[in-house]
Amino acid sequence: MTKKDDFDLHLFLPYLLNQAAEAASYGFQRIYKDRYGMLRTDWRVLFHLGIHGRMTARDIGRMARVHKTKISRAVARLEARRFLQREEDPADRRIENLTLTPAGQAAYRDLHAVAESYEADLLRDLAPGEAEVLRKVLHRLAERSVVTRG
Amino acid sequence: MTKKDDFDLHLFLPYLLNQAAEAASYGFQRIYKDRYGMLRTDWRVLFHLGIHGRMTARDIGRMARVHKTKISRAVARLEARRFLQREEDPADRRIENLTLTPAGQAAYRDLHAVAESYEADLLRDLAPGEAEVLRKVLHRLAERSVVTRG
DNA sequence: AGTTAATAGTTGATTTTGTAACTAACAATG
DNA sequence: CATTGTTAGTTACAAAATCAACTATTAACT
Repeated sequence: MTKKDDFDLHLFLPYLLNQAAEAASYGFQRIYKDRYGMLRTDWRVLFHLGIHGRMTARDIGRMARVHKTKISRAVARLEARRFLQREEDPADRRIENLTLTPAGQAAYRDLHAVAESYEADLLRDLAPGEAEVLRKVLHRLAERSVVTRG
Repeated sequence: MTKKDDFDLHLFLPYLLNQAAEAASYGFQRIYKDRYGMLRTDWRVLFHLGIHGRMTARDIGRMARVHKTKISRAVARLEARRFLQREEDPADRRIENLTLTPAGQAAYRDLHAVAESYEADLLRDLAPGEAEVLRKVLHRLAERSVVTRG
């Protein structure tokens, strides 16, 4: 295992970002998975509805940058667990307006609280200025490559 | 779609990290996928071997923090494409020493060059100090939660 | 109006991942 | 030196992600 090349993979941004993202998601994932049997897209949909109150699948997909089939299946799972309900839009019958049921709202409130304290815990290791820079830069990266993506 | 709750999902670190990681990986992914038909674990294994020269699956898995079944499958794919070869370890027959074939080395050199310029492109938007802080903080986050993970 | 294009969302087939069980080889202990 | 435990790696099956094709509905154009 002698070093043949001095490229440091652990400094390569896509790799490093992925390691950090995975590590940072892990603890939160365990909670929404163990406590509610949710998948990643599920909690994201739940949060979007919890935050915004009433949305269509299409809008959630655009906001969260998630493909519509993933949204469709997440919505189906959340509906099966009685966490959300669909209402046909009277003006456009292709559209379904989604809202959380009381059970869904309760799950959202619970996970929202978890998210807040989980994040506080993550930030504990960071100097105050670092968190700002981190968020700003991550946001720029996330936005940036969207253009490239189309 | 009225706002009911002022929690900002896009500032929530696991979410934001994931968006940034996905966006930052996308362009590079397209290249190793389109050009070599590789999957994420494939290029990582390729890079580990390209950098370190000779490793076992076990060591790659530990270094890259990837489960052994994923490594096993990536190695099988890379072997099928004649990018790497296995040698049984004379001292311990459970172990297979992996090395890149000339074709594998060529692919590594190509993707390595792509990675360098791709990263330079990613960093173009960042102020010089920001890149340092970013790497440092990401590294800390990546390390940190490993402890939590066990 | 009638045809064509576009949009919202679902479904099905294929690929990839995750989990657990497995084989083969080595190590440690009595 | 036999049994028990560990480790490296593979395989099988289930869960999930991806991609393309599909239905239903609305919008646009002639």
